[in-house]
Amino acid sequence: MNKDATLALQIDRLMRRFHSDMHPRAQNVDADKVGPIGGMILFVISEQSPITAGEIGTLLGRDKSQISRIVSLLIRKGLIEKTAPDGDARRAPLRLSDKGALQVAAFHGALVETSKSVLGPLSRDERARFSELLAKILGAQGKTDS
Amino acid sequence: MNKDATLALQIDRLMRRFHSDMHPRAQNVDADKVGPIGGMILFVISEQSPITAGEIGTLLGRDKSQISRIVSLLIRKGLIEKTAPDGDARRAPLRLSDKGALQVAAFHGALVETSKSVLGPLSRDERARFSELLAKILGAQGKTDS
DNA sequence: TGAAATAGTTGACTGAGTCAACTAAAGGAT
DNA sequence: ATCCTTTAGTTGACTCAGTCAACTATTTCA
Repeated sequence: MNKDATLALQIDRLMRRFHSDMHPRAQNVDADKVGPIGGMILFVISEQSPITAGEIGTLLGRDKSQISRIVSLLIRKGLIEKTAPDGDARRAPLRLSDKGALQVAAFHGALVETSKSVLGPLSRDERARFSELLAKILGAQGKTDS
Repeated sequence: MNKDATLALQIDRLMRRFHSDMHPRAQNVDADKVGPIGGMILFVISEQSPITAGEIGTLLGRDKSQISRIVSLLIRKGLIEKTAPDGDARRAPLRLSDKGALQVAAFHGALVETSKSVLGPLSRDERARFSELLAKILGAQGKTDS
């Protein structure tokens, strides 16, 4: 088969593998039912805070409407809070609450286990190389903080 | 941040990048509205035929119920056909119709363009290396035909 | 000050994915 | 041969992800 097509299927399979390994672990830990994207949003905020919904959307590559709804949920559940606006009243910078920080730690544990499970076949060096290649792919069009 | 967690976000971003690049291309080409998974199923059948719904589910890492429904749709649209059972009447081996083969070719074109676009930042060697690493990760627990 | 751009919210919709219950056929054991 | 178990596939009900368009409020700039 064509190489490019193979690669696309491989990426999809990797994503599915990750997803199905993470799913049961996350459910055990997701006390407030915020879902996978909710978890990722918490994660992003734990790294960079305060951060606006728009910035989160860019980092995660999701539509602002999706982010908006989940952010509302996270606020309702008391996991994050709006902070005082930074001079632009349209923007609503967000930060974790204490409860949110605990939840991030729980998700993080599940994520590390899943990563170890999925990437088990790779050596330490290979994982680093894999991550570098990913960074190079992603860095070209949408840099994260890295 | 923790390395494993970074990797998880990277994989998610890669998937999203692929998805959003592929989305508009696929819509231009998806004459029968079979969707991304429908396209992948056609692809898998184009590689290995005849193949049963169960085998497709394993290859794509999807639930059999999901495959079942989309396979019904693909049959209804005339893109694939059931072939004579191979001695086990529970199994329904599938193959592409002529129309299905044309559709696969169209999807393939879109997929190649998306792959080139997304993986543009990598050199030829790096792409090969990336694909090898993916194969090693996936090969350990669920080999494809590779 | 009025027009365009930006951040975020909301509604409506499609599709992906999960889980459980079900039918029908196959295989294995007594 | 008949029961029991396993396997392939179907169907129903449901939740969440994702897209698109319309809207409000605020800022920016001509």
